[in-house]
Amino acid sequence: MEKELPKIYDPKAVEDKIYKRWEESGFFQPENLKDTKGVYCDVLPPPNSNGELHVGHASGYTVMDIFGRYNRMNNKKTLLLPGKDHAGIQTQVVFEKILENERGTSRHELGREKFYKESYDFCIDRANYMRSQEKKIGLSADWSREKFTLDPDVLKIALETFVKMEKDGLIYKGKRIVNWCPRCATALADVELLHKETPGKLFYIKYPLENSPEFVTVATTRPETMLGDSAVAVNPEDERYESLVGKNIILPLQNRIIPIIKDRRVDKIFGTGAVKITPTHDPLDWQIGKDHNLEEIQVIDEKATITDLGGAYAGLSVSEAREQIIKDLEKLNLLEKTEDMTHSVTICERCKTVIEPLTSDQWFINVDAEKFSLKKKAIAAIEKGEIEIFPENFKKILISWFENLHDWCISRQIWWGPQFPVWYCKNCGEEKYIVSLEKPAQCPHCQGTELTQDENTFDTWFTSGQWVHTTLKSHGNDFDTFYPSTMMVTGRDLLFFWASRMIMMSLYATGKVPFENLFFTGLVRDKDGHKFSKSRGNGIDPLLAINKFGADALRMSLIMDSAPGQDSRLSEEKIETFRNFTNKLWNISRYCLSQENFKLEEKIVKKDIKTITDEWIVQRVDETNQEINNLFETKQISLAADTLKAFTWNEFADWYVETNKIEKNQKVLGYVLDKILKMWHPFMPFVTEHIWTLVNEKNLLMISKWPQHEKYSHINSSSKGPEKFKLIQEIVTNIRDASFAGTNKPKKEVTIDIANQKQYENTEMEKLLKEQEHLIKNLRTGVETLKIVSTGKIIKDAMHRVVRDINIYVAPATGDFTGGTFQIADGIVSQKVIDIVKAEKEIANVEKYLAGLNARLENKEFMSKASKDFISKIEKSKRHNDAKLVELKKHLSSLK
RNA sequence: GGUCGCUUAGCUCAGUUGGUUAGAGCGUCACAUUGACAUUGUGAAGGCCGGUGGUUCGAGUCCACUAGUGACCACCA
Repeated sequence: MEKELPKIYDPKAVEDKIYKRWEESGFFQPENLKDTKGVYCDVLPPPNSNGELHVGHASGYTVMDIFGRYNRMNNKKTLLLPGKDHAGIQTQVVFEKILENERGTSRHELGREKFYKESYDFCIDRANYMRSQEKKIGLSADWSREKFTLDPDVLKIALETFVKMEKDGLIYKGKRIVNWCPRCATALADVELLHKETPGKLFYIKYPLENSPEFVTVATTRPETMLGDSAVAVNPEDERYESLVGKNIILPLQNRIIPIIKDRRVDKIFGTGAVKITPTHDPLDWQIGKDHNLEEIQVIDEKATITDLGGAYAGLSVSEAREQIIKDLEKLNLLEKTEDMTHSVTICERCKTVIEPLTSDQWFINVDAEKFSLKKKAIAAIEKGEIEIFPENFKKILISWFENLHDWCISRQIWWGPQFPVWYCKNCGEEKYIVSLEKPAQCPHCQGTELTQDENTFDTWFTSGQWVHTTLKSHGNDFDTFYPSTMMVTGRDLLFFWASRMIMMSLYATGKVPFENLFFTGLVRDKDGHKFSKSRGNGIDPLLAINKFGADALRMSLIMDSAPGQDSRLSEEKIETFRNFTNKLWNISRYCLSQENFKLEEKIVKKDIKTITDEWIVQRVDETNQEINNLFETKQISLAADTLKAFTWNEFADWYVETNKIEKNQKVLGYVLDKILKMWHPFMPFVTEHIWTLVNEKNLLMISKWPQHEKYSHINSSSKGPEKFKLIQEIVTNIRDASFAGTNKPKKEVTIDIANQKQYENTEMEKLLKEQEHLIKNLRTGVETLKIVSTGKIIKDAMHRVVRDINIYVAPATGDFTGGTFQIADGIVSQKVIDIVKAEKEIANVEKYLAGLNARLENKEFMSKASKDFISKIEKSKRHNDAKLVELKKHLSSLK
């Protein structure tokens, strides 16, 4: 292999080509994989198809792709199923803004049908762009199976679930208090709201008693709702109001007679202890109203203006009405006082408009129905461990969320999304609705033919909550092959929105959990821990990052130093360090490829292993292989990458490649590189595939077999090669450390005294050191002459190190080092002094450590209770450190 | 008010059945560079693992309490 390879790896030049090769190979499609054993399926979370990918998506996709590629290489029939979500309200908000800003029009001007069609085209357009971004990240998904939540086949299956639920009595329609967004003109689920602490005022209003000059004072932050009051409530245990309960009040401004009632839910401490009850415009009041049979008077409409029932205030906006009412109350001398307070205002998660609670006709799912309790089934499945959750503690959070789950409002009044498969007959009215996927030819009750469809659209999570089975069911027999899927990776911010609903909905629709593993990623934050946001302008565009540093570097920076469910930080500097690592791997490979007759070797045999260095690296690569496999099985990919990086850089590159320059062995080099490339492939698919291609043009690394560790079968266990190499490593490190580290000049004269070593027979040790002399000299130690002696005598004017009972003396071999004193940097420093300080420090360390060991060995309880293995370790360590201490002390006194 | 995190080197973070002297990256300091790699190499400095108490022969790791910090849920008339 004599190719001239560039010194610097250029991701831009190769990534697109590699992706194209993967795609054209057909191996993203599971049916093209040969000799598979077992199945791996990850139905990817569909991003909202109304924008572009951000680093959060990139982070999720990286995790999904790592697991996907690992399993594909492990012979699993692997499917990563991509898709896009129509994202009801969010897309409608985004697209309405575009209409307004770019075309100066609105959805009302377009009309429902046209708006729907244009929204659809917009989503498809965005989806196409986003798909190209997903490919840039290296996602090995089967694009031939890509789905959209509004694809007719996918949607049909989702709507069938609604039909089934209706039949099973899980669906009901009713007038309920809902969270109404006046801007979006739709009801919202609790989970679609945000609460914002806002400064406001608390108004104390005097309500006159009927036939009495007295007043009851109520406190409210929303005086405009008083127009719809049906009662004043007090706590039954509130002595102040005991005598008033049962009496009536003349509601000011409206002059309506309303009762004073008692209810336990009233807080005695807050305000005056008396609270006005407006059942149509407050969730708690609605509950109280139901229980006390109070009148429901809707005074605020769906545009947040006062209705005709609001009397004189009809037509005013909520804020105008508030202002006017306060003025009027002041005139009537009914405003007792006003207090400043901070209270939490509920706003729309998507458009940040203040929510008006109001009663409205909506469709609900009973989450605790008799025939099938969605929440109980979900809790049972989780408790039985049918889904393994990472991190584990999210299990508790999820269960307690299910326990407190209220009925789910699934109808939205927006235009963008699937309409309810519900039909009304003109004659029979809305009471007798008909549930049917197709428009019925005639009304089953009266045979009338004038049928209209319910105008409501589904909550986005109703369809996306069924994503796993609707996508699989709409492609051949994928459902039978892949369901339940193996893995779901999603952001921890979607725990309640999506993960929870998938579990409920899939259990209902299929009787099984949707996935066996549920893996949460944290939020990706910026360098300072802030969320990425457009307004902050702190975003890292994944495409720009890929362009600058390469997809592999971005992938690595997104998964390293992170734990499931835990937020992580991303910065350009972090991506840069992994770009550097990518380049390191490239250069390691470049060195290998420059060797004569270099080939990647999947297997080696005993005779290929020639030196103790070979034995060591072969053992270490197998150990690393085993560790990585274990970490993958326990989903600890960050640790796996970390372990692999340490091995690749600190052992393979820094030691084996260095020794390989001194004693060539292409076989072992090829063997280790083969394993490393395979193990790195899930993390850094592009650079590994590119290197692979340079050596092996026929097969793709992507579908090569994942290495299984060899249990060191090719190492002769009696030779102790790995252990011996580690000793040489220590000797080399200590010689480097003993003076001018890493320099070749000045030259050193090194004496290794083995008189006191107890590790091997002296002859064996001497043989080892003589055999490895070339390494000790050439591994950047600057050793000119190496003497191996067995005298036990201190050598003066030399720097001394003790390595496992072996004494090493490093002395100058040239005139530059006269008298053990020489120049460092710009000051005159005595190397002897440095050495003394160092020796003293080391002695102190060893003594301290020995004290700890002795304390244990003298402790009867320790000796009787600790494991034998551990005790013998301690004993061994004591012997070693005792000897070391003796040597160090001897040497220190000779220095002085 | 409830739940769940987090607190380990200057910074960002790993550390999964408790086990010898706690790790990485970045940053800092010193030195090196015809070398696969200046996107590099060799070294160094830097920690009472938030605090207190407990369990244990042994605690960064388990338990209790506590402080700081963050997220989520609920309530907020």
